[in-house]
Amino acid sequence: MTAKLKRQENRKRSRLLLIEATLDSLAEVGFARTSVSEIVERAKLSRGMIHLHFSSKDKLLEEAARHASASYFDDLEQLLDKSGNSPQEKLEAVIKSDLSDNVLNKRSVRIWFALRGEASVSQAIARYSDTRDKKLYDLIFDAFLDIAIASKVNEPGAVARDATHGSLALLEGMWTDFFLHPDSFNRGSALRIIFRILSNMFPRYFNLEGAVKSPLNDMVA
Amino acid sequence: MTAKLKRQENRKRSRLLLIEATLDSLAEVGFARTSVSEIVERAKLSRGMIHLHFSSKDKLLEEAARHASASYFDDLEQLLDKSGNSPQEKLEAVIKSDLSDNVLNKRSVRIWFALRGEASVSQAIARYSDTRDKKLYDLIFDAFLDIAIASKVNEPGAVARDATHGSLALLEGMWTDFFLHPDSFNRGSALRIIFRILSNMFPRYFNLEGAVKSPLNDMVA
Amino acid sequence: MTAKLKRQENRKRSRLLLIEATLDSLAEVGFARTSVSEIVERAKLSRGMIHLHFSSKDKLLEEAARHASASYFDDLEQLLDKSGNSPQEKLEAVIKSDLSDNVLNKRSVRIWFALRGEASVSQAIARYSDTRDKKLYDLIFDAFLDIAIASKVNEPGAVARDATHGSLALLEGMWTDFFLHPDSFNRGSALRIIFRILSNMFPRYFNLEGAVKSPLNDMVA
Amino acid sequence: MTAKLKRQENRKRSRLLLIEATLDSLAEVGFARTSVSEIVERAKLSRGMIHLHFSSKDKLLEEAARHASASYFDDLEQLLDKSGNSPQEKLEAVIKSDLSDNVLNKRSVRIWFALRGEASVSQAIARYSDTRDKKLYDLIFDAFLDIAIASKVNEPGAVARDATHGSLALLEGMWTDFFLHPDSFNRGSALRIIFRILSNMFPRYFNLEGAVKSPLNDMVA
DNA sequence: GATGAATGAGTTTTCATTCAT
DNA sequence: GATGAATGAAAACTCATTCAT
Repeated sequence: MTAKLKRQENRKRSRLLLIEATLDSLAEVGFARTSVSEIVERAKLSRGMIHLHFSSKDKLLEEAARHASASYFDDLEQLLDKSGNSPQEKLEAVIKSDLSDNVLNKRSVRIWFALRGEASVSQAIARYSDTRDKKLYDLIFDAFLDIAIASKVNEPGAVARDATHGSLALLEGMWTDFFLHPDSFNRGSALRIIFRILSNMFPRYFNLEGAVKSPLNDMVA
Repeated sequence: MTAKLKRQENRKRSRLLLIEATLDSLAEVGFARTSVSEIVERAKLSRGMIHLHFSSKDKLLEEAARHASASYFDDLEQLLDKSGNSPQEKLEAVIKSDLSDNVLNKRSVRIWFALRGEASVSQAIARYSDTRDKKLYDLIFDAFLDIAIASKVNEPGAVARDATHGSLALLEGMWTDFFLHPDSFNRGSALRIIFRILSNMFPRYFNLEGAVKSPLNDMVA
Repeated sequence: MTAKLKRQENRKRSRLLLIEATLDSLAEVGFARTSVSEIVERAKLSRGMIHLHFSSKDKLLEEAARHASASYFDDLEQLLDKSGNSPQEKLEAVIKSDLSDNVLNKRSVRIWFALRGEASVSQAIARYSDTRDKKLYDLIFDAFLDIAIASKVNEPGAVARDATHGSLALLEGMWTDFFLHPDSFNRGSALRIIFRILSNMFPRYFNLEGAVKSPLNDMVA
Repeated sequence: MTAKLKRQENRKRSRLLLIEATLDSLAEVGFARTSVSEIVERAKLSRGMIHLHFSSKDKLLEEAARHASASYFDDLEQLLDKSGNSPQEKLEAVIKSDLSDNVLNKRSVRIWFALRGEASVSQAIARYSDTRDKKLYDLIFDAFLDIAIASKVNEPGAVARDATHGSLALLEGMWTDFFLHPDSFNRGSALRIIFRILSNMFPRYFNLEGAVKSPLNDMVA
């Protein structure tokens, strides 16, 4: 029994090692140079391992994409759990998570862009390489809708939709900026820009640092 | 004489055919599958041509990246020539150019993301795959600086810098959005979102459609 | 005690399962695709079994060849036991056995030809893949010799030798015909052809249906 | 022009070298051990050659099967051209060709049986591995039909059909015999057996050496 | 004793590059 | 100059065999 369990654990460990090695390779040498040899050398495992555990290199890449995507959402979820419950606090959490060192770092953006480079060709990878997942979109949209309604703007739905689309575009743009200029990129500046725009849109809910914790309108109401 | 000229022209034509074939391949089958065979088949030229004209496949890719980058700036320049001289009109021209069908289409975004996927690894390609070129940055920054100064905001330099950074991030984000969801992407919506943000920042200079042609402050001054 | 016996039986059962799975695989996917994986999957046994019971795949193939050959001779022996004792009845039994559904069927001919394909290379397999075993040859030769002597032909030995050789060749040829055209092959027609030839050679001993049970010469003598 | 021609000839030569090397390998080491490495080493050509000329190893094997089949029929045709026109002379030519050293030799039978071993699995190879081609069948059947009609037997069609089927089976059987015992096989004996059977069937048309050149019935008629 | 995860040699195939024509 | 046949290194993948569990 213990023997069987140990073997199962070893199996799992090997799978994970291969996935991590694949992601490392994507980050360090890019998609085109991520060969089976490159991967098994990094994982310090044998050649046959990839086909044993994933049946083909393509399937391994797909699993690696799934893993990267899952990691991203895990990080996000964790931050959301710790954040306050007001819509502006949730938005602050999402934005700060997306620009945190945990999520936005050289390794992960390179993986992201390497995978996306092939995503337009491979449906399998595409499924996992789209951050702007429905889940994330809905989360942000719901928060903006609450704010838009509370702000008593005309057509709160349209406003929330545009705010969501704009915020996601801004975050994507910041990621691209980091990807292209990782050394000159300034996280603080990126945050300030985003919150400046949000505070222009909804001055009672955001300021240059992030969420306004106790917005006036709440008191007034 | 004529023979020599004709040969030179053929030479140029072959080079261009190969570059276009390379870009087509990047757009249609991705970086990893863009092989010498794929390229010469598309160009309907002989196998040896690539090495004759570019010495290696890598150099051809570099030239293709250069070509794509040059095309982008040519399109932009053309639109700027036709635009008005006020800073807000220049900004409108840049934004509308960046989101026009000419610049933002399936083929070109796929090329862009395919090249970027490898850019982190290849310095040579990186040089040409960064839209947010100094030239473009300066153009946008200067326009925002004019507006910031005229708007009499505090620290107009910092404001212009953030506006530039934010605008470029927004445009990048819109490109990413188009890349990932080319069929559901809505150009008008993207423009409206950007101009909504700009009109929030500089209400006298932008409205939801783009530049405000004769801003009040100009008249007042 | 019982445990030991049971283990021995399991051992035997596993061996047989592997041999049958090997033969099934040879029949269904051919020699080249008969891999260890293919075999253990068919036998629903663990990978290590082959080496545990046969020490190597090659040895398993050899045992499978031996098994197939033994099966063939078992079938033959059974039919001979039930046949009459006259030489022509023995010959009839051999021929009818060789063309019966039990012996001549898609599975067994495919196994036969798959093994023969490799027999020219592997001595070990060759030993078992030659139907025209000494045992069979002698059986047929003795019967024809009896008939040839009783027929008072010149050089009865030479006649019997040729008749034996010819009959074996005919049977082999029928097998080949069945192998190549299993669906259009007609057992009755094959039998009629062979007995037509035999009845031409020894009219008093064979007719189109098989052996002549009580030949005239026996009575006369 | 000459340059182009020479290249075309070299191309053809390389193709043929690969096909011959493949057939040599099938004859000498069998189907399962006929690897790309084995083939290119025999042909003294580079690895890439097989895929350059045949796109895959499987296609090369198919072409080799086609080539072997074509060679067989070429040999046969040549002998038929030189043979007399009477049906019994044609039959003699076919039989002697099939058992001649040119057609029936260690190399060719091993190739034949190696290919047939896989033929049941690969349709592509099966197409070329069936000697008993319609063409050959028709040739033999027509000759036997002429003889059967001239012999005034009952149901000449059925007789000719059986004679054809039987003769082909005999030839196949002789090939199998040669394949299994190439060193003890006796061509003269094989011929004598076949002609003995034919002379039993049609005594006026065949004797132990082959065709009867001027059969009595022709004179009588 | 039995299992199936692991190994790495060997397989087919792809590919950028070279070079005789 | 231009061509495309040829090359062989390196790619992905298969496989019989081993061995820790």
